[in-house]
Amino acid sequence: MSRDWDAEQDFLQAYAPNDYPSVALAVDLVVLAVAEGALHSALVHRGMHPFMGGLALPGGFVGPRESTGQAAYRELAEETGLDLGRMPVHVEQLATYSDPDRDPRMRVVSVAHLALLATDGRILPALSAGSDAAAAAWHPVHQVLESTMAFDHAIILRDGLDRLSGKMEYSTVAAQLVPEEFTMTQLRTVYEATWNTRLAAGNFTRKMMPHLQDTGRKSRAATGAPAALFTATRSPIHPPLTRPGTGVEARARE
Amino acid sequence: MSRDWDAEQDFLQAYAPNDYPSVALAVDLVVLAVAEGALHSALVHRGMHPFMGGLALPGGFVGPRESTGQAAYRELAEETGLDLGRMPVHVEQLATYSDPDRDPRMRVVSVAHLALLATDGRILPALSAGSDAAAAAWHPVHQVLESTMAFDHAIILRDGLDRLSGKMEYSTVAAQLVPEEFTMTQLRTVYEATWNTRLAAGNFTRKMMPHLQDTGRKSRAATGAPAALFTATRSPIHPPLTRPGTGVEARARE
DNA sequence: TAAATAGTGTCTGTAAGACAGTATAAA
DNA sequence: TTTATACTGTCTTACAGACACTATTTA
Repeated sequence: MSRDWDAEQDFLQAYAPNDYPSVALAVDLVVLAVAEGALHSALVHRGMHPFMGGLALPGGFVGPRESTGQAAYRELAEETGLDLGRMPVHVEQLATYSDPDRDPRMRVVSVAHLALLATDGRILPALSAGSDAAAAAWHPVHQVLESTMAFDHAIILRDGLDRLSGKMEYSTVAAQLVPEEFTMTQLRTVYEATWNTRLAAGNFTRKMMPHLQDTGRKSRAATGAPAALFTATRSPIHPPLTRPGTGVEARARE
Repeated sequence: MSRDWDAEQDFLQAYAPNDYPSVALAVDLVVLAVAEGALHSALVHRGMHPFMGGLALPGGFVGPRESTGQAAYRELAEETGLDLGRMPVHVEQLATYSDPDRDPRMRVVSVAHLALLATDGRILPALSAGSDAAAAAWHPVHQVLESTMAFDHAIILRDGLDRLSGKMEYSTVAAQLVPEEFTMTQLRTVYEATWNTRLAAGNFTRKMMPHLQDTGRKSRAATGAPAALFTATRSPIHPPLTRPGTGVEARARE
């Protein structure tokens, strides 16, 4: 057994490329959640150079036997202190950032990931300092994007927001930002927070309804009529929802 | 001057992380072009183990001072022998593949890119062996996807096709697969080849028209009426085109 | 009852899909 | 003239956006 394995290794070794540069591989995380009608991102204040004091995305290096997806999930737990075992979280790859000078210290290629946390729309998940010293804190995305950030993280955050904004048009990914059972208003709030706009409640309900599963249960709100509780389906939204300001009228104004 | 630079380097060195694994960073290319009504991909036959004789995507390692986008462009020239100076080509990042065992020889993380070449719909760009021995050849995508490929390249090719298929719904990216000036029929052929379906010519013209620029010139075809020549604009297609088989009717059939 | 929210009905305009009909060229 | 292609017109159906209206709860 061991002999075969050794032979196999030797064999592959013989065919391995022998001249290639190596790089440090990292993940950066765009962690998003909705509260108070605004989309928030978990960010850390850098405690050392370069960009000391600047805002940065949480992240870290990829382990020798990890995929980037696994590293993203691990770093999410380590850097935010979130108990992911109890919390539904959606993680997907965003893009890879590889400018040789993006980190002034050395060459770091970073695979950015988007992580969506479920909230009830009122309370953000508590963040605590994990294994690293710097604790993450929530910042409103649309405000943060008007300031500067460390490294190329402002670009990554913008790309993450754009990805989410676009994907919400033709999928039910927004349901990853509310509890498993949610009301139409909770879901609409996610759209409004992400797109930074207002949507007509009645029409939103009608367009979204066919893509959701009605649980038959009702929510008990503080006031107003009780709202139906839905769960998401994987049904693609065809034709997509239209983001105000991107339609024909907007083009005509140009 | 040199003193300052040295001091800066020492300073950054002091703050550099010191414990991280390094990986070999590569690019893989999904090179697409349309001819004879079918979408084709440039693929190489592997000349050595592992996966000897198998079909693989062209690709190679990223240089020490290159971004992945630059490496993709360079490898595209080297592996296909295409004269990119004379040929418009659209390159965009697809996704990063990082399974630790995706290459049995060693750890290679690959950033896949999508490259779209302009054709007149009849003749595929000639491929020649570049610096590497193995020459690339064109293969029909929808057929190749039913066979097996080396490494995880079948997955990458499928992801590339899905990306293009989706993006064509809401953008004029399909125009990257035809000459700068093109007829409505040429563009429609790109959609039909990619989506592997047929589209009604009249309706296609009406829906696409607002997103194209009419040059005023006409094509001289072998037969039939002369067709208007268009150039693309960057106008997003809102609401998007609908791919047959993904609409409401298709969902109702489930 | 008043206030607040949930959800439905209705109207209008736009556009998609189907397809017939017309125009323009080459053989 | 035949054939092939390019384009336009028309009809029907569907649905988005706007918004009024009803229903259901708490204070």
